[in-house]
Amino acid sequence: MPQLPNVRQEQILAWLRHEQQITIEVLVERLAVSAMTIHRDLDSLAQAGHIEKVRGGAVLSNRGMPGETAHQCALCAMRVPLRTTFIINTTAGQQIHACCPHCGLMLLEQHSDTDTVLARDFLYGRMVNAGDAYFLVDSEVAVCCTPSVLCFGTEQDAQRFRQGFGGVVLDYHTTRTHLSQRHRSVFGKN
Amino acid sequence: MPQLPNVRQEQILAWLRHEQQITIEVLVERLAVSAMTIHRDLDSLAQAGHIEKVRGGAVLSNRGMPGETAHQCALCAMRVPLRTTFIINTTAGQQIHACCPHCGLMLLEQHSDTDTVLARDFLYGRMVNAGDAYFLVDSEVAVCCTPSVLCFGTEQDAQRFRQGFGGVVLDYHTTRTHLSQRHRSVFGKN
DNA sequence: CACAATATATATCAAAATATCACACAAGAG
DNA sequence: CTCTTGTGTGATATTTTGATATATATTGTG
Repeated sequence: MPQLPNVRQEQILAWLRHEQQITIEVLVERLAVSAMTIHRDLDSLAQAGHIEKVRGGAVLSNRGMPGETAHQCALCAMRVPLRTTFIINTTAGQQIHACCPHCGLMLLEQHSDTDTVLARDFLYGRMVNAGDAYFLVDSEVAVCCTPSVLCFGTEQDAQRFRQGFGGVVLDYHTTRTHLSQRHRSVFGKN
Repeated sequence: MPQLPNVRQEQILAWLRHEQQITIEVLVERLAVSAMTIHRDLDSLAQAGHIEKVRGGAVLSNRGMPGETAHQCALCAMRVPLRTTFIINTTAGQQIHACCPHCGLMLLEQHSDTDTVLARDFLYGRMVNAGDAYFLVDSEVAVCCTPSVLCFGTEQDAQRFRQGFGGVVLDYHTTRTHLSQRHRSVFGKN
């Protein structure tokens, strides 16, 4: 099926939002056009500020996925990176922001009036229900605090990611207990 | 069989609503008229703002090029996709933007001074009154946050969409209670 | 570190696809 | 008949595309 040129660029943008990055090689295959055409598409998308061209492909423009939100982490006070947003809604209607699942899960220990908890899927950038999510702990990807904790919407995604970057995949409750035990253990019996 | 211009243009519009894009080549064949006539039809449809002409064919004007709005989601801070805009107007005259019905409906739990709520129809791209709309929850189409929630102006549209992509169709109030229960249920009695 | 080998990006051009324009023709209304 | 409206045809722009060739960046190797 032939794609209309403008529609093709919109399609590229859509894929990019979903996959964070995309190679020219892949686009050539998916869209069945020459690399030159892809280059030109990316050029005009970059011109419009939607994407950023990198060697071999493109990524979402920094303005699209900017570094940080307006919030501060309630635990470590750093500005919340958009990539790892973690939000706790309390029954009192309060919203608590954390910089990453690590801080977020630690914060949960101190709040008994938790209503809902949302975290951002590290792959697709979507907010997911933290209780249904899977967390990759101790991977080699350290984007925020230590130990590194990344959030994935599905166990499969988490496992796949683990194959490349190591660590251990845990579900919500296991991650919580693992983290608190881990932090506590350093201080012995006190 | 020959068709009157208005009837033909209506037909084009109808097809476009189903297929989101259409080529002039296809229209020439289906309507058995010359490309010049199609061009003229598309010109007047574009003039009226119903469609957007692109090289080789046309797309619905609403879902054309623009990817995102200038706003950030008040819940998850991501840039608001034009496709899934969700707006809460408070009695104080404040406007709260959400990236999708999922985040928007979650945000509503925290705002008691809601005045009006608007959401964008997923098929036609028009803003509709969220209270009168129907939502498709848990379909396989995941454009933004999870669980996926898509907005439709009519129950019929939602049901038709569901036939192809699964999920469950709920009205405004049911969707709200469904979502909050769903998020809460994971955290038990705490 | 230099240098070759490789990969990717850019520039240019001709071919193909598409759009636009001008004009002629046909059919129906007055 | 004459005027209006819609249509098709062919000539002429304009845009898009892919295949070159060339430049630039990255990687591997001694």
